[in-house]
Order: sequence, then structure tokens, then C-alpha cells
Amino acid sequence: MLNPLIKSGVTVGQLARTAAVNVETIRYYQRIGLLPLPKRDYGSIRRYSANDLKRVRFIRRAQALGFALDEVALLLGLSDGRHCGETKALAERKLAMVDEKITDLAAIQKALRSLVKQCSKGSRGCGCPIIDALAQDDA
Amino acid sequence: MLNPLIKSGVTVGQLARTAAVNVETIRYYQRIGLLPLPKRDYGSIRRYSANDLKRVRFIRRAQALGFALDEVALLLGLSDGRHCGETKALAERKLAMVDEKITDLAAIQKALRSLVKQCSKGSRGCGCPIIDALAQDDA
DNA sequence: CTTACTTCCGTACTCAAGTACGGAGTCAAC
DNA sequence: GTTGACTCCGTACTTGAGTACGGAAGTAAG
Repeated sequence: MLNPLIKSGVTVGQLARTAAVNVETIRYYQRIGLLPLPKRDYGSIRRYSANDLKRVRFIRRAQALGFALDEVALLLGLSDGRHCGETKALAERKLAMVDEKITDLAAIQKALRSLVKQCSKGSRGCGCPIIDALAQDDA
Repeated sequence: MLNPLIKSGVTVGQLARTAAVNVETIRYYQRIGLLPLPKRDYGSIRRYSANDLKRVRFIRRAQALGFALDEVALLLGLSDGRHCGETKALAERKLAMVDEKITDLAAIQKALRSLVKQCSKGSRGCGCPIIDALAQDDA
């Protein structure tokens, strides 16, 4: 314990607990390069920063929105400053994807609402507005 | 010839092509019980109905919205009439999920838009509105 | 120092959602 | 009545996203 000043940061276990993920998941993200491997400066165990926590949380949230880990990596790349040219193009593509997802989800939302309403009316038919909404003849 | 007395329906290959999926995918859906296996009445090859096509399309669309296949099975179950009680509860749970997804996506959409705008202004900082939008301190 | 947790790391396993393969059998056409 | 495309079916492989395992080494408390 040479320098108490630099002793900050939490262990993997703590990081994992506060981010509500498995330690193995942290290790996995490190393996695939999604999360930086902090140098372990003091003797041997690694310390993680608030930034690492932020990053893990970001990954989980983005994932919950349907982004695959490689897409998450791209999103994370966007933030790392510089080269605004590529960044902008990438952001625009992602934005288009997001717009599309929202549109599709809005359609299913509407269909689900109408299903719920029909069921509420005690209607016997409930002839499946969801199926109808999603199984359109067109592509 | 719209004389569907007996000989109507398409083959797996045709079904797969019109649904824009792989034949193997159709077989897979049958294996896991998502798609009924039509009896093969004439000698030996199976014939699929317009309903099967509808079902496959539904599966793909729902999947594209982030539903897993077992959830899709539930959604499909909703349509099969009767027991509107469970149906409604299930639909409501799904609806809540969808609402949440839309909210989250709207946040990322906003962040992406602002990122694009910032980049357009040639601003150097681009200090990651996306991360900030998704890596909130709260759960 | 001993004991009891972690951590570290490699390797291997799991699960979902397919894909690929290969040897049948079927079918329409030439 | 053979050819070539398609179907059927089982089995095995793949990819993404983790989980589990197990031995060695680090660390903290008594």
C-alpha cells in the first residue's frame, strides 16, 4: 500500500453487484473488448472507476433496446470524441434504425391496446388485432 | 385455379420464399411447435395454407420488435380466441414492456439527434449525449 | 500465521435461434 | 423411366451472449 491517494476504485465483485450483473459478465465484456481492462497497479487486484460502472450500465440499457453487443460497441465508439465525420454518419445510421424500431413498436403498441380494449368490452370474438396488425400481406 | 377442393396449398419451398425465410427456419419453427405441421394427405408432400404464411410473417415481425420466440408463442396464443381473461393480462404485460421500450428508444433517439446536430456544427467536444442519456445513475 | 473470502484466468459448458448436411423419398418433365 | 429439382428427416454445426468450474494467487480478519 504505497500510495493511499491512488487507492480509489472498486473491485470486480463490487462493480458487478452495483451494476446488477454477474462477475463473469464483466469478464466477458472485457474479453470482447467492450470494457477496458484496468491496469492492476497495486500488487495484484484490479480497481474499477465510476466510468466503468457507467459503461456497464450503458451496455445493459442499450442491449435491452435490442442493440447487439457489436452495435453497442459502435455506439460507445461514437462518444469517444474526435473524427466527427464518421461519427456523424454512424449516428445517422443508428438514428434511422431507432426511428424504424419506434415505428414498429408503435404499431404493436396500438395493436395491443386495441386487443386489450376489445377484451375489456367482453367481446367474444377478439379476432386478433395483433395478428392482423403484424401479418399484413405486404412486406 | 381457385378450386381448392383438395389440392390447395403451397410447398415448404414456396412458403419459405414468399415469407422470405429459409426452409430450415420453417422446419425449425415446426420442431419447436410455433408452426403446425400440416398433414400430408396426398401421397407425401406437405401443403401450407395462407394462414401458415400469415403466421410465419407474424413471427418474423414480432421477432424484429425484440420478442423472443417463446414470447411470440404467447402472443400467438392470445389470438386463439376464448379465455379473454388471461389474454388481456398477457397483452397488458406486453404492452407495458412495449411502452417502456418506446420510452427508452425515444431517449436514445433524442440523444442521437443532438449528437448529429452537435457534429454538424463542427463542435469539437461531442461529449457523448448518448452515454449520458442511457447511463443514468438510477436504475 | 491461518483461515476465509475474493480475484484472476483459462477452458468448457449452456441456451436460443437458426444453418448446414446427407441420404433418403417424391414429383413433374422430357 | 430417367433426370433434376424439390421435400423430408435426423443429426450436427454455428453464433451471440453469457455461465460455470477449478486451481492458483491476493487480501483482510482474527
